[in-house]
Amino acid sequence: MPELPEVESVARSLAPLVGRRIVNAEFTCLRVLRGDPERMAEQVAGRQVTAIRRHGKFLVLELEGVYMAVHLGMTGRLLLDASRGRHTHAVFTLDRGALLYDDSRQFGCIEVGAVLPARVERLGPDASQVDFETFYRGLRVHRAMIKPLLLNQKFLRGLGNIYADEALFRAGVHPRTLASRLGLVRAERLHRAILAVLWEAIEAGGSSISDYVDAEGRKGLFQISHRVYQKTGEPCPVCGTPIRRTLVAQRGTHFCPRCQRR
DNA sequence: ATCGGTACCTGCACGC
DNA sequence: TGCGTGCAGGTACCGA
Repeated sequence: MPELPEVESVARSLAPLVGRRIVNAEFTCLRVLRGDPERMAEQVAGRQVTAIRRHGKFLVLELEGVYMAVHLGMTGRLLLDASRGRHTHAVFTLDRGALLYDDSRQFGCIEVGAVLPARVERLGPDASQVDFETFYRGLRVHRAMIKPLLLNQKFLRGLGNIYADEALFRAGVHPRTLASRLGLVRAERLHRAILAVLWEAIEAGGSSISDYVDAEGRKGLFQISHRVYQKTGEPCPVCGTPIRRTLVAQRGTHFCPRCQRR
């Protein structure tokens, strides 16, 4: 579920956590952990939440010098004061209330350490903040097709399948275009489209396709504004041509064959 | 460096 | 009703 706008919405909805203390942590699913569950629990127990921020698709909880990085994978949720479910894999008891980690597909992960893990730290610039020069330089040095490149977190952090498709559509760029073949004009259009689609989605609280909710259980609304994502066969909002679905680098990819030419 | 395939895991929608 | 298939916001790994 979670791309940059969804993770940003979760981070914002977790604001009430700042200042609270983790009294106890319980990790019950090895698959979603990087590290030993008991050691991780020891590392976070007794610490106060000093800040919460988003780093690409990662949520970073700062706990008085200890970092807890949470990736929501496809179905991960962080929920405040919710009741345990079948797929609750971590429970943080707070001095007031509780925080749960829920993840039916178990593709997410939680990692704790004194520093941010390198694989988190070493991602590309944030997709919602990147300046055009950096973006354009990135396009030139990679030899990949543009869609897989947009999904590559070392190129830009935060974009996922929904917003890559939506941005490419808005910019009129075919998903299989070689990134290095994008000239200034199309690169500028794409850069603007990425920022616009991400900021509009953040405003709308993200996209709730099936199960995404923020920490308070609220759904996002941006799915209403999707123009191509999961619109296979529906008319393109610009030209009326049926939206097509294809696979690009094994990911379902939605585009308008007329507006997005090779 | 990148690609294509596969793998990880559960749930849902679909057709038969 | 049940079963098989394909699909899903994620990343990581392999060999080529």
